[in-house]
Amino acid sequence: MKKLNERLKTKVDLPLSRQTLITIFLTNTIIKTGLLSVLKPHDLSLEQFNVLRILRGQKGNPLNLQDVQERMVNKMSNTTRLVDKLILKNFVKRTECKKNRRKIEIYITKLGLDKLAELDSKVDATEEKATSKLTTIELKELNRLLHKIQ
Amino acid sequence: MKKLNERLKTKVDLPLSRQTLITIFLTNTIIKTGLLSVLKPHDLSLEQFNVLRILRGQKGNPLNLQDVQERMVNKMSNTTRLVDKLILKNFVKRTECKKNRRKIEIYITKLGLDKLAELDSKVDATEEKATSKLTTIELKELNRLLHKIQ
DNA sequence: ATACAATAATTGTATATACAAATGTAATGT
DNA sequence: ACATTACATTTGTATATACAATTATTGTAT
Repeated sequence: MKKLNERLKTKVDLPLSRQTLITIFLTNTIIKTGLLSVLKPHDLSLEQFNVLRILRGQKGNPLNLQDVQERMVNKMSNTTRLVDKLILKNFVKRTECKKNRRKIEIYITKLGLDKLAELDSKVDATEEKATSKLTTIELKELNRLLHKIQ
Repeated sequence: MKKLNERLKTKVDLPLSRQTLITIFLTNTIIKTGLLSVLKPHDLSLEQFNVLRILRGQKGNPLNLQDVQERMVNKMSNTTRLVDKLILKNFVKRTECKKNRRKIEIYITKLGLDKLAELDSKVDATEEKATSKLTTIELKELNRLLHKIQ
């Protein structure tokens, strides 16, 4: 990654705290952009892909919206509309829960599973490449430091 | 920050690379949420606030849109519309550049400067608090590790 | 001088983020 | 039984992210 001052065309040095926060933000953008470049040709957003993986993890069992939301990385994204878009692409099905009609049950379809199977290796490779410049020890240390931020 | 498995309600351990990327994402969200909680009562978004600070840094001189964009943390956000919203709030003024009519010049107003003065200490405190659990050495190490990710 | 390319900003479209409000359903209290 | 509260999802609104297409202006080549 470029030096921060060059990146922001600023002459003054920012305080270390702000430098760090901005660097976290920039790193996040880089990672998301990398993953998106894999998903975009398949017309999937990052969160859509994530929801598909969550549903696959249930091995055939359905999940209601809340359960999906709890497992999502970003819990503030709008799960209803996200699932809507996956339904339009036939990657997911929605049925009303008979026991509790407030709930809905969401399944991943065969088509959704196929799409995931197609993407898995590419996404894994992208994720590993993004972190490949760091050793296992460094990755663990990075995790530890980030976890200390609240 | 909570443990990742708890946060995502997953039983299986994710590979370290994915763990790290998700942790970066979650940390980023936490930081943004904290800063937003300061800015929101003043009806400013993070990027709007950032643009105001960039303009203040010019000490009275105007910037055209491209120059603003170059200095922004997120260069992909839509600067035209961002500035539009700041103009509506009278924090910023836009004038046509006479030398090159394709360009526009953007100034921060007195009202904008006052708003920044009001927010500076709060934002600084939030940024410092976010990183206060880390020592200077740890912050530098965190920066170093993040910079290794590309 | 005219055509063509490059530049600067704007506009359009789709999705995500963020949160408030509304809707419909179920559970609970009296 | 009825009202109230809680629950699960949907809908609405505003902004940001991301990128393509368009418009207007300027620069350049022949």
